[in-house]
Amino acid sequence: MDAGLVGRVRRFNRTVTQRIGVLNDAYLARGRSLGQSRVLWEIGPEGIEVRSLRARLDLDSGYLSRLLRALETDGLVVVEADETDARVRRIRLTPAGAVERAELDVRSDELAASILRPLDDAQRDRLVVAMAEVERLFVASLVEVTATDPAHADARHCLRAYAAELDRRFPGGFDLGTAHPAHLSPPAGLLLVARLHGEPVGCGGLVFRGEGVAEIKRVWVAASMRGLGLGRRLVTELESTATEHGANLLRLDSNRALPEAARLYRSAGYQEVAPFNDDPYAQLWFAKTIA
Amino acid sequence: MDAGLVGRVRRFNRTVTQRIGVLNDAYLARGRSLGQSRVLWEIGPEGIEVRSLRARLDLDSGYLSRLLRALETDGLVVVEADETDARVRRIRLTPAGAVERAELDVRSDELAASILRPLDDAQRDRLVVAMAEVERLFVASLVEVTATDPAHADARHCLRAYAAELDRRFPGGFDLGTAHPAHLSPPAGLLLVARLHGEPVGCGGLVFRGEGVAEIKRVWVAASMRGLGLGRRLVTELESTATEHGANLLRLDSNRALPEAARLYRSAGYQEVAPFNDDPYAQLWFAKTIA
DNA sequence: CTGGTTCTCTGACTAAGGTCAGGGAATGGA
DNA sequence: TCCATTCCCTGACCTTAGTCAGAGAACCAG
Repeated sequence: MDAGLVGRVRRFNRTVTQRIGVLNDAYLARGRSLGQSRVLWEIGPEGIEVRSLRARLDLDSGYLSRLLRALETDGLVVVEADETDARVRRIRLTPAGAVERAELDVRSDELAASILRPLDDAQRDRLVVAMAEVERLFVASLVEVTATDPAHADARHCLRAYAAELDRRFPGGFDLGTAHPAHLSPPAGLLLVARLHGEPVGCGGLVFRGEGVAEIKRVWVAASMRGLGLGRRLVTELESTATEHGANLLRLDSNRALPEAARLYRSAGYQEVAPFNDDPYAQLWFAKTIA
Repeated sequence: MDAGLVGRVRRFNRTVTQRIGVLNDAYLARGRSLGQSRVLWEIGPEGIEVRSLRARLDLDSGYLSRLLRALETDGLVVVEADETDARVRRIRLTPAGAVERAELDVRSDELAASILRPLDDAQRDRLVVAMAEVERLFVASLVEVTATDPAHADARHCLRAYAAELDRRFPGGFDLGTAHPAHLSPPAGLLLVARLHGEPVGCGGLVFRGEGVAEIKRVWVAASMRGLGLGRRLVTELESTATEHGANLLRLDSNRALPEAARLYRSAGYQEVAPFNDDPYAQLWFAKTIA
């Protein structure tokens, strides 16, 4: 990797963590320990189950239990058994706890404001624009793409969302019909799922048709993640996976109701070709020869 | 302050500290405590005095002493008395210590690379550009401007640098001459010094001429800090300070050899006026009426 | 030479963060 | 019904981070 780029990222890391990281901790946890503050913050207004809190903050069960006990004796939270499963415990903020949490909110605002305050209006605008760009690209870099069994809950979530979106956007609706996802499992094919913090946010499938031909299927990106280059990344990873499986020709069909898909494929080097199937939803056919 | 801007800064803080902050600590200090790693890193290849290490990391003297003892028993550093002052102790890295420090360097690179890796070339370039912008504006927001006695070491550093720069840039050189800085002290005037992490990086003076007239003098910004809007900020703060002292007309003289200064004053609303003094270095005169 | 100051170190102590083993209640599937 | 599992809790323990008081050596100004 380009050493110049790496060096600049390191510089950024140093400057920015100095400014936020250090403060964030000390600042936000005034009067209360950082652990307690983090828990208080994460509980949120609707309450939360202890187990999901533990997962989210990645805390040891004994440690979290003690933190909750401390918050409880301070009268900031109440811990009660879940209605449906008495093993599970739910935490709620008391009014006093909500006040403390609001206080954290104010401090967080304060910290943000203290960064903006010394700047003039033009600088503030430039800063916010640049921050948004960095944030988007950071989020993009946090996405992990892994081959996943189509029967896995995450995969099914993606495939369902894919079908729902097509149904919404195609003038005549869309029905996956009898199409069984089995053809997306090895050895007939495979499915890549993109995840952000463990949550599925996109997918892309591949079906091997034999004789070096593979078909791209079911490429979908969550609405909240569009514009981050995730579609492009899925296609690129599908291509390299296809190559690993001995394919040298990739093809796919699409629909005129999805102009952004056609744009993506064209810019990735796919060219429109004659129809190679009679799929009722197919209106455009693309192909690309890969190394 | 605009709540939308604050909210966006907070979003950025959250995403970015999640990505770097958390990692930075745990990651970099693998196998060794964060405190020891920080010290090891800060020692650097040339060694350092214990007292400056203490100042730089803001550590308790007892605590640092213990950290050094631990590093010493691990054979990573040697602590020896300073040659000229036996109270002061100097720390050097042993070869083993240098290896460990290099290891930290590699991990830091790794962290940066792990952010870049999932991105394509175009995204990497965009990220680095946006990071540079954020970093510059963060640095700008870290600068603190305070009124300072012109006799203070920081102030003298700035005034010396100011004179040296003019001497370098004026065709005929520049000599502050007998100009005593006393006129930059209250009540005759004042001097603002801009500091980054306690280091002086800029200044700007004000001299009160009576009858609501104040003169801007000795505006200087360190070469490393140019392009961050610091000059503009100094002028703005000089203006508000002048207002507080009852001035309603600000004026200043400048020289054609400093085009960026003239540009700054013009864009800040200063207009060229007839000469109001016969300073041998003055070639341009500006004035602005303030609220 | 003296007394105050600077610099580092040691001892004693505290709080926070975190790990690990095990126990008891609730649950769900065979 | 019984047994394995899930979920949370408690007790015991450890490291790191950090504070504070004071001691001792070196230095410096008078």
